[in-house]
Amino acid sequence: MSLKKKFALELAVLGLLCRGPLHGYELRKRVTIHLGPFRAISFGSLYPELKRLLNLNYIEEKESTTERGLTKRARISYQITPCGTGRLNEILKNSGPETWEDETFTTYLSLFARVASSVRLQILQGRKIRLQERISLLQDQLSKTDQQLDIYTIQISNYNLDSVQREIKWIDELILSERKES
Amino acid sequence: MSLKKKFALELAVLGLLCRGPLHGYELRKRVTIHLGPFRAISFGSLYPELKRLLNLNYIEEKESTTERGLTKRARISYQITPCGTGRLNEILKNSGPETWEDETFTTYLSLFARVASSVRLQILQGRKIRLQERISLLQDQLSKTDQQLDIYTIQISNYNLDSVQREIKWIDELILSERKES
DNA sequence: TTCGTCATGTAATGGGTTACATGATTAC
DNA sequence: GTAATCATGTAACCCATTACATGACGAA
Repeated sequence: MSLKKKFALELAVLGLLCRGPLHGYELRKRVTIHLGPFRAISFGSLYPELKRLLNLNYIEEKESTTERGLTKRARISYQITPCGTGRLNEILKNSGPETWEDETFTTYLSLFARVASSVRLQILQGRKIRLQERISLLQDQLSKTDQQLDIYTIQISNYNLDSVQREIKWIDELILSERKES
Repeated sequence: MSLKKKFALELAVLGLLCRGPLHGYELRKRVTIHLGPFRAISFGSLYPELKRLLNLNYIEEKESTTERGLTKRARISYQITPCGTGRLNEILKNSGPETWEDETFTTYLSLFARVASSVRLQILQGRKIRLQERISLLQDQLSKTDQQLDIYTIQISNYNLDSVQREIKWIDELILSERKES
């Protein structure tokens, strides 16, 4: 699971930087959207990752001449290299299980603008199946319980089920609008 | 975050065992409901934790005489000790930030049957405030973005916002039914 | 002048997964 | 009889947080 998260971070950083240079502090805020709602990343994770990507030559430091006319020299802007763009495109080329897992799906989705339409559909459909499996699992769990569940546990189970069903509905809409476009 | 998760695991185990003895394998499945939908725990986490709780004398092994008339001798059932029950009650006595965090809230909620009504209300209200703060944060993030967002990023942001709003609605219902009872 | 935010980084600590190892039981 | 599930456990590895350190800038 940590491997997936790490990978998602690399993808999110490259994805953000391919739109224009950013410095670390700003990156950290934006990355949150790409990684999903409750998965903010700490500086202790981001800065070492930036260094790693620097060493791989995926990104490079950009001497910030004048940032909006202000003289803030402390900031280090990063920009993506051709090599990094290549890496990004490489990642976004193929769909597969790694694209529709919880830890990575949102990150891929946020970069859909750079993904081929056919691949987009495959990812969405993969995600949907994954979610349907989860529903079966949750329902299984409930039916197999011999113990009487108290109201609060039932509340939680129902809420969880509804949450997944709601995401499926969302995915369905995305699939629909994807089909309309093509 | 790991500390909170660890704590939630202890709470979930004690909470489950106070209803009757269970063995590790079964515990692991049930614990998933208590910890929240996407936070399954591996055996590599559960068994060491069980050992820890054994050492603390919160739980004890129970010689499984005859399990449902079948002769399964491999299984080790655990049951809660008076000391463990004391610990559990101690934890459930007070509300506070640690009760309404993402990592712990569901676990507390699943044990609400053992929690005083006034404490239940406090926890629910605390959770609601936490969620409202998150909405402000998400909206802030959106309004501060100078860059034009593409449709997919907007989709994600909206979905995230809706998710939180939906949980608030759920909490509101829980608060309401809590008030009705008293 | 002091507090909060912006901004970058490092080191230690610990938690959790993954992988491995083992064996009983059930179903086909 | 053999594959899948049930069942328990250990050890290493890695990742991510936490805490710490530093400093500039803007506002009150």
